[in-house]
Amino acid sequence: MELYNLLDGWIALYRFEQQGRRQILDFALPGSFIGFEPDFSRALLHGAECITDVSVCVFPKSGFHELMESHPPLSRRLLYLISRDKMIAQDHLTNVGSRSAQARIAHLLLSLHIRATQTDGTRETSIPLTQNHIADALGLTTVYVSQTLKRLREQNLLIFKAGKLEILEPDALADIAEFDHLLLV
Amino acid sequence: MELYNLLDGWIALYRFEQQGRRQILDFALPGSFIGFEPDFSRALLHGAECITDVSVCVFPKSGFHELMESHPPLSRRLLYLISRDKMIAQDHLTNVGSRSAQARIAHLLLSLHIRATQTDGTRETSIPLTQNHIADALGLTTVYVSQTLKRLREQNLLIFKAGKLEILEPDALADIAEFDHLLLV
DNA sequence: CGGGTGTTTGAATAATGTCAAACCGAGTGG
DNA sequence: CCACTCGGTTTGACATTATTCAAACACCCG
Repeated sequence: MELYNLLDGWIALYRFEQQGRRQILDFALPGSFIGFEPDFSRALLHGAECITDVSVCVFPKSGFHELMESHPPLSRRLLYLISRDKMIAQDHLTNVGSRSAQARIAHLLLSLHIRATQTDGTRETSIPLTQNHIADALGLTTVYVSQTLKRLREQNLLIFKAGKLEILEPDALADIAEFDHLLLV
Repeated sequence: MELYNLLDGWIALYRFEQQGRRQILDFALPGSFIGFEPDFSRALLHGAECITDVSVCVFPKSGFHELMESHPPLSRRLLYLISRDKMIAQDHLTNVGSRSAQARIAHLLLSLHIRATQTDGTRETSIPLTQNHIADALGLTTVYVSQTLKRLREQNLLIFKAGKLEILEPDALADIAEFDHLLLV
């Protein structure tokens, strides 16, 4: 079992569930640090799907704690990354647990847009997901995601097509997404 | 802003949402370490409600990093706790995102039962939540939680009443909860 | 006895899932 | 250049799940 630093590409991290369902927990973007589990000896709890071609930097777990303890800044950095993951998971939970399908989709796309560009400026971002990824991340059905994206398109809020997101009305979109600007990651 | 170690009692950690909804992110049980945020300077992202009377051990954030870096075992312990929180958040997300109301409720009660007792033995546990807490944690309505608990009762799976959980058929319950025994926290 | 919080009930409604079929565009082999 | 396949998307009709609203109930506490 190893740890990875994702250098390029997108990866979906998910849990297997019964009856053909799966829950996507997070999308790893370049810079993400993945594979760390609270208990090293445990079986791996999630699967990973490469959404695009990826390149990673892999390093072994052996000697990991020693490395951390002899390099405090590294240790502090790791703590920061993991606690940010925790916050992202809680954002995701809030999204799935308390918003309508339309708000959920808008919210997810908005936050991926921000994570993908780290700037609010550009109007079109590459978000290489299929509608099926969105459905699995948000606890919805693929067909309902399709219908909801259509509604968002007809309201002139956004266009999501072929892995490209175009935001037409940022303010109105943030509004229906119930997007809290304090949460900018 | 301080950090807390919960010595006794239950606390609900939640996010405020618009239109009167709130999302409960986690229940803190005795032993939980709460108040740690990835970025110390940020506004606090969640609220906390004491479900029972509580007693906490509070200590200030100032000098926190220095303390960590001069005590590696402490640092390692904190990393463990935070990454376990991350895992709990992802379990919760999986529960809300991919299961029916009945399975969700059964799953939540089962995992709280385990966290509360740390032993599978006892048949009746104190889980001092109202149905409203359950609803807010699972993205459901209070009335639907009530109806679903009734169904669970009628199937002779569990009885949840006045803050006490009684598990009648552990195996059948774990089954409809889609409970994965590998996930025992 | 009265008021408050939490729970239960029922009926009507809205949101989302299911199933099945058609469609669309990109890549592939003839 | 065409026909095919394949993954992904769209559509429509219908079933199910969960929400909403409103009222009654139950229980504890003062």
